[in-house]
Amino acid sequence: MGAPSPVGGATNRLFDPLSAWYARTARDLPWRDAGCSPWGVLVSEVMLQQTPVARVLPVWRRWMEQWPTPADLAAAGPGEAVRAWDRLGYPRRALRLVDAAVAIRDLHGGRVPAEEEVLRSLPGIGEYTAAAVASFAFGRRAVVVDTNVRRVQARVVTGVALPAPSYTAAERRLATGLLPEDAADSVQWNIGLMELGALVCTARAPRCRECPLQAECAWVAAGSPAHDGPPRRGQKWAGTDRQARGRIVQALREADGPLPRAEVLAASGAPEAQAERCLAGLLEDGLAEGDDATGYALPT
DNA sequence: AATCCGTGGAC
DNA sequence: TGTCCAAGGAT
Repeated sequence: MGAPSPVGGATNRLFDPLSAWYARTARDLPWRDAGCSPWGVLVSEVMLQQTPVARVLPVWRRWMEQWPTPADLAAAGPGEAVRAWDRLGYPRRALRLVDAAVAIRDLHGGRVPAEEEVLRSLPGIGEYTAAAVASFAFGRRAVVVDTNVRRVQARVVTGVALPAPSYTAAERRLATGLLPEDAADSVQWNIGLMELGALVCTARAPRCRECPLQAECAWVAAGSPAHDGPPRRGQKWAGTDRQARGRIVQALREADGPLPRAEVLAASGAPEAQAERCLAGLLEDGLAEGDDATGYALPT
């Protein structure tokens, strides 16, 4: 690759060791293959939203075999997609991916758009995913900031253990200033930071001894101080609507045909009022359909 | 801006 | 064992 030619001085010092480390260490993931289509990249990015790589891999492979193009998925029913989504979690992502495929087919000639603004208009594609697809699928210069990039930036540049609870304008500004000017370099930078955050600069027990940026890391230089700030509130799980909804969708996914209302409510494992609320919510979201007469099932 | 939305592995 | 958290998005 060519010279980094970044605007900021920090990137000058970080780019080469990061690139060398990536070339040596990066995982061989199918959506990183040169032959992977932009659609394959887009599907991977949506599946990877809040879901670990190891769980995405087998589902992505089946998905791409079944629906190798946006038009293939656009022709499928949402229920098929939710079933193929399996246990990745947040199954509304599967519905939005179908909607995105329909938009790509009907509004964009069946091809995944390369421009961030156009990608952003697709259902389920937000700031991160639009930038990631533009960068990784099309080699565009885009500011890609995910949880890994935020954490690496926080440590290496800002010198704190963890980033703020939610993505801030200051973080976006910092990432924008760090991004190499050259498009090809910017892609390397983005993927390198993400991989470093995933494999070395991890949330819990960072492997600083293996880090190619250790010598340049502001957090290490400061003595790796513990997180200073409001304790991060862990999300509750037991007894929540999310748990009950998950159980209902799981029951619908595994069922051969429509389930009676009573069976759906029982599957939720929740008190009746909560179970009713969750079923209503799933119907509203399009993750279930039916009525008391026909029974309830995944959408057709 | 804060909350909601699944799932399961790691520790 | 319970807590943490993983390539976020929508409202």
